Amino acid sequence: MRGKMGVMTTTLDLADPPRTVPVSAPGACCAPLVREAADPQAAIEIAHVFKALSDPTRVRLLSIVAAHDGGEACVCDLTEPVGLSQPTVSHHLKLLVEAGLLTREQRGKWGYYSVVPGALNRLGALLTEVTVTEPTH
Amino acid sequence: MRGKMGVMTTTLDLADPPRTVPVSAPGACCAPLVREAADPQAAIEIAHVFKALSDPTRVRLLSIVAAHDGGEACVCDLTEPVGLSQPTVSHHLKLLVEAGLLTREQRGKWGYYSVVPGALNRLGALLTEVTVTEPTH
DNA sequence: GCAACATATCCATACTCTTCGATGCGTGGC
DNA sequence: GCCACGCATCGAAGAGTATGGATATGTTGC
Repeated sequence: MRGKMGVMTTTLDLADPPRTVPVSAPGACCAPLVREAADPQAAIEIAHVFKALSDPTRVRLLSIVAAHDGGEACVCDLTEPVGLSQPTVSHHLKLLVEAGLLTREQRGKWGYYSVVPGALNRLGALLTEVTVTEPTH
Repeated sequence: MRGKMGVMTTTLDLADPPRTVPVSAPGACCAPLVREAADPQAAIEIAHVFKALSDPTRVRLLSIVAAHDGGEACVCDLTEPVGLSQPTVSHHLKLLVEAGLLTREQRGKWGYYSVVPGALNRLGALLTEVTVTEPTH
């Protein structure tokens, strides 16, 4: 009964390559919020991404990863700055990955997290009325 | 006994005129997340605003208000589109106001909600790496 | 003042989220 | 093969959140 929140990954299409199948059509997500009233489905997808940023710990984790040397960091780099246990940090990172904001790459013993290119810019464009030009990418 | 409004309103300084005193210094909020690791206090303030957008209902409410005629709407305009009871809608609107995303103005019998000018742009600028130029206000 | 109306607040219920200890899984070194 | 290490997952406790019915507050008109 409790759907157990299966593998509901990125619903909002923030990532360039959708590694997992989105639950809904990715086209229904991109008009700025102030332009027209978001339909229920789009609102669910948008809220899902914002929910990933609704916790101070995850904001810090995302920020630390983004500002980290090379734009990536492993869990071992993150537990100490946020002062939480390793399982908790892993849990938060998983939510950020599911929201399409981070990616995980395994290299040897360590798993490295990095910010999905363009994801934050796209999310920011949802909030702003102007079109944001992406810098590097 | 009803002086409830004085509780933790806008912690992130999104509004131009701070109607209520922010809990913390407003200067600690504005470096893009990808530039440098957000300090714990800033992360709390940022997460507080994103939490207001972490519910599909609130995303829709904000969007409906922003896209509504004149950029404002009363509760009576909002209960039907989201399909929730009036107390629930009022509750969500209160959260959006406390997050500094909406303002409330009483005119006659009705209370009108409107989007705080620049709030969304400022929030979006937190996510993007470029400086967002605000359109003509 | 009183009735009608729009909205906010209070309260209870059900649900979701955060957190950590315990444990499982994969990798690398011996 | 076996152990050490990094990390993900599981399970459970406590805290937080969404929702709506009942009710209080404030406004308008009589």
